[in-house]
Parts: sequence; structure tokens; C-alpha cells
Amino acid sequence: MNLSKRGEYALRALIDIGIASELGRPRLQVSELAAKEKLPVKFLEQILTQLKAAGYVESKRGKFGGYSLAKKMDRIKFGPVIRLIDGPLAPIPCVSQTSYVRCTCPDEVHCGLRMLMLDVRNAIAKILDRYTLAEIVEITLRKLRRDKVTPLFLQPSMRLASILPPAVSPLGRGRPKLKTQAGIWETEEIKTKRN
Amino acid sequence: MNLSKRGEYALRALIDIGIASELGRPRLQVSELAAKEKLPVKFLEQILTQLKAAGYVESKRGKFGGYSLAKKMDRIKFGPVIRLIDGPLAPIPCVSQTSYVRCTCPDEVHCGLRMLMLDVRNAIAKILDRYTLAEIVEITLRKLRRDKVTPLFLQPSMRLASILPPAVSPLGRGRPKLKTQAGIWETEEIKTKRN
DNA sequence: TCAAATTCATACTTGCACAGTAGGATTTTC
DNA sequence: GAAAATCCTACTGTGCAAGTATGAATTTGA
Repeated sequence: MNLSKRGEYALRALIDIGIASELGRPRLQVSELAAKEKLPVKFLEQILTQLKAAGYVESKRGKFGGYSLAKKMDRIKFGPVIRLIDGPLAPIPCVSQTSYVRCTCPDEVHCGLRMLMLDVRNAIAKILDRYTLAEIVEITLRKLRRDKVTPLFLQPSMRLASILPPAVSPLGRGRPKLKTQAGIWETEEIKTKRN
Repeated sequence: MNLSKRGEYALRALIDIGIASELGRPRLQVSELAAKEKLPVKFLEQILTQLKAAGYVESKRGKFGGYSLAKKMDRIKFGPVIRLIDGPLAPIPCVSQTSYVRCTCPDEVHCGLRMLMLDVRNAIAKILDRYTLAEIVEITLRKLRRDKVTPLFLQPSMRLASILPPAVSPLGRGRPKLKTQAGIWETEEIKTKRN
């Protein structure tokens, strides 16, 4: 049930670019992204190339170049990004909706494992195919502001105070209409107890 | 988001033994299991050894030996089995409840990816840590009966008709109390459209 | 025009986990 | 004692994830 590093880094990058963009810095360099998340630069470069090829980001070359989002944030869903990089969301191919492959079991229709895994795949997809980058970015920003944490973008040079916090959300829309069942976003403290 | 072959075979084996057990054949041989699901015998053998070591099945050696369940079916949940064989359910280690590992991101509390993945991990765990083998077995049997399909256990020798269908569920309990949000078990026809 | 800073393209490496095979030892039944 | 099963341990191969490495192309500002 793993997300690959590649997939993880891709999502981190998109979220970071999204946040920066929302704060008035639509373009970030690979080195900045890598530094912030402590990722290997050249590896991230590859991943961004892939995201670019798929139309999620666009790039500017040369000095002061970098990557910016190629689509509106509310048109970027996480499911498709993960499928692009890691393949199907489904735990086993015979329950994948986007790339079904028949399995070797004799009777797919009455397969208990299949029923169970279909439920799992649907639960995953329900989340990843519904949430958009815009929502995650907005929620993250709200959390940061509420806790009065300054996101460490735009290294030393730029003025942060003038940007953060803005009087009103630059999104211009109200609170995001999250329609998850119970709003995990409220779970402030996560039990990180080992074992 | 993958279930390994090992994990898949383990669950298939448990479900098959459970069904057979419910039909009055509490013990199955590796070769039977492998034949039914078309799995490599020696590989399955290894997996069953692992399941035995963890207390899920018990074995009888020698001629007419085989594997049977070591616990009551309603005490076997899928989550722990998968964790045993494949590791944590969580897509990334920093949202695992059973084997948390801190990630490299600078601020875990305000990490958007983490929030999202926590939601995913909870959705997965909600299913796999709630459903028991007993429920899956019962549901499968009900489907089989409804469709008048004879499960192909107990190769040629035994009499099936006398066992299936029983007048009343041998479980002795009523219908299983499934408390999933929408009852995926009703979704009869799955769209298997490619792409 | 040149140097610095960046993305772009491609090839290579390295480790390791997954999915098995193989072979024989041990136990049980008839 | 033979047949049929589980048990035990070691081995294999191969594919892929997670990077490194190198250099070319592009953009900017001095």
C-alpha cells in the first residue's frame, strides 16, 4: 500500500509550488524545492520533467528560471498524478478502474478478496480523486496562519511580512467546500505513538 | 498502493480455508489451495508457514495433512494479516499508526501531503481493520448460493449437495452487521472498462 | 560577448525486495 | 515400508526504485 518516493516528491513539489504561488511566487526553482523538502536535486529534476510532460507544470529555462503550475490548482487532483507516476491506485489489478487486468482466480464475480479490495480501492480513490491541489493548499495555508508559522519559502531576499497574512484570502473564494465524511482536517493531534 | 503477491495469496488462502471450513472441510492441503487459485505450490507453502508462525493457521503433517484455521474466523481481521506480510498499510511511514517513522519534511504538523495521506491510510485501515474473515466468508457463501454456484472445493470425492446449501447458516448468527458507509457488497456489476 | 545560472536529455549505477525454485528432512497414514 | 503430506533452508534471477553523473541547451545580466 505504498506511495513511492517518486510519487511522494511529485506531490510535495506540486503542493509547494501551489503554496508559493498563492503567496505571490508562482515560480520556484528545483534547488529551492529540493532544499525545502531536503530532496536530491537531480532526482527531483527528473520528476518535474515528468510532471511537465504530463501538463501539470510549466518551466522557464535559464537564469531565474523555474517551475510553475500549468493548470489552475482546482483542476489538479491527486489521483491522476499518482497514477501517472506510480500506476493504478488499486491494491490488485483486477479491481482497478483505470487499468483493469483480469486475475488468475477462477471466479472473479464470487471472489471475496476481490470484493474486499474493491472496497479499499474505492475508499482510496474517493479521497485522491476528489481532493484538489487548491484545497490542500488552502487548508495548509490556513493552518500555517492559525499557528502563526511563516512558511520558509523565498529564501532570504523577499519580504514575507507584506505577504503573510493577507487581510483576506487571495483566493477570493470562501472556505473550501470539503465534502469528506468526517473532515480529517480537524484532527489536529495525530497519535504518533510507536507501535 | 499495491498488495504484494505474497499478501494476496495469503488472503486467498485464508478465505479459501474459511469457506471450506464453513462447508464442513476444516482442513485443506497446500496442493488443493494452489490448484484452486492457480498459485505456485512451493511459494504458497512458504506463505502458509508464515501464517502458521503468526498463529493464523495450524497444520497437520503427513498423509492427509493440511492447514486449518487456528482462530475463530471472526477474530481474524485482514489488516493485521497484511501488516504481517506486507508491512504498514499507510502510504507513507509518517502516517502509519503501527510503525510510525518520521519523514524528512521540515514541519510535519503543517504538511499538506501528510494530512492527505493520513486520510488515505485511515480509509484503508477503516476497511481492513474492521472486516473479519467470518464476514467475507459469509458474504461470499451467500453470493455463491444466490447464484447457485457450486464452489469447487473438495475435489471429486466428497458429496457437495448434502452440504450446500444448508437450510440455515451454520454460523448461527444472523446476517453480518456490516457497517461500511455504503455497502460495496451490493455493487454487483463492476465496470471493468479498460482505461 | 561572455559568464553564471538554470532547465533539459540521457545514460548509468546500485542495492534490494519480490516472486518464485530447488532439494531434501521430517512426520503421518495405510 | 511406501506414499503423501508438511517443514526447513538455501538459492536465483530479474526488475525496478532511487538515485548519480555528465553534459547540452537556454536565458539573463554585466
